[in-house]
Amino acid sequence: MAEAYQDDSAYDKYRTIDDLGGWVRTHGCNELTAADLGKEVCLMGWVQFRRDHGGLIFIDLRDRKGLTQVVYSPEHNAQAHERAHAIRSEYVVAVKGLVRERPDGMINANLTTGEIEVVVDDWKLLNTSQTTPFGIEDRVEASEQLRLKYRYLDLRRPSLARNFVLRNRIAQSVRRYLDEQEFLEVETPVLTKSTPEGARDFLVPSRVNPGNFYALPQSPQLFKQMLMVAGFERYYQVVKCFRDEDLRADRQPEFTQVDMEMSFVDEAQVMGLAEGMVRKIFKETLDRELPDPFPRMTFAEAIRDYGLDKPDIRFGLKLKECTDIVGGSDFRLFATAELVKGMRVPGGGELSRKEIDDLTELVKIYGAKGLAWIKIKEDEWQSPIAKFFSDEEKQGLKERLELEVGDIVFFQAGNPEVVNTALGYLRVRMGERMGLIDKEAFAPLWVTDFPLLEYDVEDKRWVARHHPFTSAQPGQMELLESDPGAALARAYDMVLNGSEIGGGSIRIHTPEQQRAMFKALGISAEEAEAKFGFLIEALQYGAPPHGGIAFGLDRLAMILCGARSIRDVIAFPKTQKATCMLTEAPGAVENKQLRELGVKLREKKKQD
RNA sequence: GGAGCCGUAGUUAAGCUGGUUAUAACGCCGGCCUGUCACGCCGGAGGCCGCGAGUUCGAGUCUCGUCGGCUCCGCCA
Repeated sequence: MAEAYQDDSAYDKYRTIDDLGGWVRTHGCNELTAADLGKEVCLMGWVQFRRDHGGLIFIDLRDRKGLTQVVYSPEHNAQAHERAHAIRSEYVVAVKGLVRERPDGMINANLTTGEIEVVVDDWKLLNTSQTTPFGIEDRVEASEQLRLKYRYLDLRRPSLARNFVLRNRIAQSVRRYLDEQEFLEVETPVLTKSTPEGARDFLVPSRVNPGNFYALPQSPQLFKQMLMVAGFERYYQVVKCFRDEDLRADRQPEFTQVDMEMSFVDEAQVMGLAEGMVRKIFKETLDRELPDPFPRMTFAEAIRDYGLDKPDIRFGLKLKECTDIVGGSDFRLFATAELVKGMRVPGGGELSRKEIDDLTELVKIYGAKGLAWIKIKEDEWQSPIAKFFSDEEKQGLKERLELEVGDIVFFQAGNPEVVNTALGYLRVRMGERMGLIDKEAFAPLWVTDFPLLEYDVEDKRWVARHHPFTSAQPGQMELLESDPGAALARAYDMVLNGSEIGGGSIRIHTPEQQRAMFKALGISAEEAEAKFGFLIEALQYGAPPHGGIAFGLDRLAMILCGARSIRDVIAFPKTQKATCMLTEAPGAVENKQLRELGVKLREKKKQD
């Protein structure tokens, strides 16, 4: 163990830990320049690197802001220099010294403080450090498992620390903007009531009310509507929300929303205000201009052209329906399919058989049975399926898909949902594979006119696509009886580079409409009363028309930071099994605690 | 609930169709070094090959199970 080495060290006598003793830090480690020459300064921080020449000793001192080179010189202070042999990486030191020019040719252009160095008059060892399990450097690639266990060390690495600086700036931008717009930040309860419909709740047993449970909020939805009834008119909150569902690279069980709600507004006003906020964030953090207004697309258009409800519009490769062209073909699979769509990939003729096999595996994940393809060659169509098509059908496909020599075209046929999803994700993959995505680009987009309901195959009933408090577009409530799937909602999502970063709606604000919605969802009057009685009651007391939106702050930060994982913008994230590698949460609790809560654990069937 | 990838010194990796003492780089420890900046040079220590069974004369390597990490499907109003 590293510990053992240090105990044996010849320098242990110098490793006495001092307190600050009245020393005051005068500068950060990125601050000193040639303008500060001759100043007596005091720096405090961590030892990044030690370069011990026997005579001179250099250390790079690191704090949150940067690095400064510190020199221990026997001529300047022999005793300070002698003690400095004991210094190791990540020791915490305070240094008093003189800012002086570096000798000719010794300037380090990579550092903002590269013109100067601090020559030590006196220094204190504020703490030692074990040898760290991984280097505190960006170039060190430790496994994520190890990084999460020693997260406090991982967070010292500049590339990760930078994400939290940016995240803070995003949050500050949000607060400034919404404050200017006269939004009121109001805190809502974290211990609240379980509301069925939607994600699984985290539950908290109530000691005072044995057998009863609080739920942690999936969102402050109902409270913010209450605040509209309260007449607050404009509310926001940067708020933790909780969903007990499986994790993903972009999903954590606790996450942060920028949640907002406004009274006396329609879709256009909410969207205008929300995109103004996102434009301000990009301007203030990355100095990037986003379009004004953001482009818009209906849900139906998104599915038609991109297969997904969160299109990445940084590149083309639009899907084209071909059902009518191949409906009479000899290819049974296509001829009998409810929907046939094709996607032309210019230059895709270069794809190898292996690559196509891999893409076939990709679409199978989304329920596709296989992947049909045609390579357009100079004098023929190279494909397992081209033989089934007549010249007329080929001509039809050529025109519809605008096929040219060198292209590949992929097809999906069958269940519309599978066709769209599979081709939609294949499109994203091909955008990356063909180098069509400008990594510097930010392409925001509104998706509107979502269906109000969607069919839950498992429960065999219609459920709210957004949530049951979303209002229907004018004249659409009647459809709830006749054609529930066709009714459109007053809902909107903000999509950025193929990620959903925010979503909201105009809410139902009359008790009659809210009751009608519950009824359409198959929720009985009694059940609605029991679960949402307080909402319906509140709507009876002069609820103003209102609507809002919530942004996933983590996802937004992730995109702005260019992070691959949401964990890189959350200080202490959970693993895929929802555990914390640092604290080892969740953990067992004492029986006494359980008794107090009136909770009894089920007997374990299997012994350890 | 399901599919896939991964687990070897402190770290990151190599380790072939099973075969002598399990390699390398970085890090660590010691020595030398007065202009380095990922300092350099010399020397050294450091391994339950995730864990448990099995196959075999013999397992880091093959099989099964298990634990852990990651990616994805389901799930996520």
